[in-house]
Amino acid sequence: MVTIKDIARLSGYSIGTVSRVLNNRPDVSDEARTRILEVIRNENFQPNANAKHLKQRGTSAITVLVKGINNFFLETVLEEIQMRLRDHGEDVNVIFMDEAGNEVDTAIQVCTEQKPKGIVFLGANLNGFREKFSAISIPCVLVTDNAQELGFENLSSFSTDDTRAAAEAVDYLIRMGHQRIGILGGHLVSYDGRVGTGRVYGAIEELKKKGIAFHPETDFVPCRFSMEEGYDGCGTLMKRGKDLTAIFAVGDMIALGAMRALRDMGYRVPDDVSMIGFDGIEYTRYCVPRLATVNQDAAALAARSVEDLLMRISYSREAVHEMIPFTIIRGESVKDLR
Amino acid sequence: MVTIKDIARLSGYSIGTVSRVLNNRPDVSDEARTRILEVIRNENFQPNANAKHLKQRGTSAITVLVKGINNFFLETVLEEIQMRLRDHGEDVNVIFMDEAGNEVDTAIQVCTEQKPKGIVFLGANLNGFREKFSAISIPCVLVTDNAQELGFENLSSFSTDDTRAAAEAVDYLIRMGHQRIGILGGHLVSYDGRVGTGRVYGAIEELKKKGIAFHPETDFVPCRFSMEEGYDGCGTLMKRGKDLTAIFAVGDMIALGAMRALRDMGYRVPDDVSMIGFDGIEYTRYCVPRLATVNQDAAALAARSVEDLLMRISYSREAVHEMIPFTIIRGESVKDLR
DNA sequence: AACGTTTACGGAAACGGTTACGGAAAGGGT
DNA sequence: ACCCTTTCCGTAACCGTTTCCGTAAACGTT
Repeated sequence: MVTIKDIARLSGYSIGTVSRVLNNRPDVSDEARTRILEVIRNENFQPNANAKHLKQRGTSAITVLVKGINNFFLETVLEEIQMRLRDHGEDVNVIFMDEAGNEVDTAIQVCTEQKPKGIVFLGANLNGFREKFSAISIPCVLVTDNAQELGFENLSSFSTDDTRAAAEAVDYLIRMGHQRIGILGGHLVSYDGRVGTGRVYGAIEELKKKGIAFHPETDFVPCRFSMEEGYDGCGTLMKRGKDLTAIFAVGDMIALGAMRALRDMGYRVPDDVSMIGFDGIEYTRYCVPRLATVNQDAAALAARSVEDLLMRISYSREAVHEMIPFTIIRGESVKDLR
Repeated sequence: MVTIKDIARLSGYSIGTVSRVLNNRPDVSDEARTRILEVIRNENFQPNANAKHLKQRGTSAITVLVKGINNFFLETVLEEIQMRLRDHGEDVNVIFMDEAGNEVDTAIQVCTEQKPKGIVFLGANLNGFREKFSAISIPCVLVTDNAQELGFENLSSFSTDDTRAAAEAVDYLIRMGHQRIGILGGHLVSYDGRVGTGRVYGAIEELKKKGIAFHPETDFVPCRFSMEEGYDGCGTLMKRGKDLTAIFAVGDMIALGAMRALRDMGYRVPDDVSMIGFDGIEYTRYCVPRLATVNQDAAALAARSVEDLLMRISYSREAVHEMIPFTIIRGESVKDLR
């Protein structure tokens, strides 16, 4: 293990000077600098990150906390975020969290242990953790699909306007002539004075607005964001015999599982049942039939998140809460009944 | 920032004793232990990881280096590995590498900077880095699909027998009556004294063995593991007009892209062209038609990797190189021509 | 010639833990 | 009563950096 001491000894300078060279400080003569750099290269010296961070009271890295692996949409965002952070020369490390919902505790532990410069939450649910969170004074960014109880002064958020997007998705189905519409995924728990997660809420409200009867107990099946749950959920939804002509799945993964379920039950998509998803993962453009979906702009979400985080780290700007525009993608999976 | 010193002061014991409590050492009285733990809880004390690792000369974490995000198979393995490591109480951090092929340099930097207890390479190509690698004395495990120049004494590897698996996949197509078979994906560069990556090589050899003519310049299109490249690759393959009845794609992602391409060109799968993939990602069981594939046992790969790594960290066993069994999954995407 | 200023560098004190060492007190054996 | 072990705990050195402070030399300035 070669340390800064060895470099000092071998170059004939003191460790102070070596450290200054390491950190590109101006108060070093060119002569010393070149000599020291030469020795560093020869000895293949790598400064010890722990010592550095101990002294500097924290890492220079940015931590990305991802909730729920195998969520293709989040992974796309993750990829984009990493790319951008690296382009800015930032070290980034990724921590995946399990489904237990302990993201805040994990975050707090990471903060106190590693002291990153900034934190990005992907897909986490921060609801109801205000006090815990206010203890952290590190700039954070949240990219999520959940309506949030926001208002931490060190937390920015970037998201799609789920409620409006879901409404537009349902509006699209209605415009195409559909009247018996099912909703697949999300929850119906009430919070924030309204019922269901943003996507479910938006969809239900839109149906009501258009004067279409909607009975949660028959036309809605909750499930999580996986193909498996989408498959099962769709099975129970269809077995209720309401003769749905279209299904709004609150996630593409759910929609993909559901399409397979429909097929296995003998329904054709879109001839018998139409399907629209939510997220805009890559596979919606390749599957058969191509899946109509609400396309979230992963690149923009990532770009704005990184931009904001870096600005706030460097210049301690105020946190912002932004909605990123979305688009409805018409796919082969929705039939025009008119 | 509350430190061990504060805990010592508040509890009335010395920092030495506090540290012993922190590390569950036996030589502390129950009285002192409970008192100190109480103060720790009250003060919400989290030991500084940098200080700890500085003294202990390295992290206690295990680093997973993943090459190529958006590779669903690797992500499944990653998920499994993380789960298992966490079950064993290990901290794990994940670093994604770009496609630039600098995995070894990244690894070496990580090693010298963070000094993890162990490293897992997912999907990396370590060929030709023997010298560089031998400088690292940390136990490593490699999970990959590439034939490897192995023989680092601190590197175990777990993989599917690509060559044999590809041969079996092609054998399956032939048994189903196919004679005009195309290969999609991988490279044809020669190395290790043979031509093409393991999967391509195995497939070509099997065709030869069965007496089927194979012309790389017409029946083979190289591409990387993405739907997009699979789509494009399949396009150029089919345009050559060789009237293929089946395609072996060396990765499921490629196969999925290719199936869409076939459809867009007016071919039906499997009626006009059959398709078999490689990897066994979850979506092969949901797509329409269900994709036949070579199913790699992600769970076993992960389990053996973790097991081996932990054993070698604790008991410095010898590195091993194992092949994990695979299975051919017959899917709706292969037509029986007999 | 005497006095500020600047430049380049060395010395040493941190940063927050771990751990080797040693010692006091208590218990056990004769 | 003596000695030998244990048990428990405090002290201090150390891990590899960064950074503050100080200073010697070189350079203007009057």
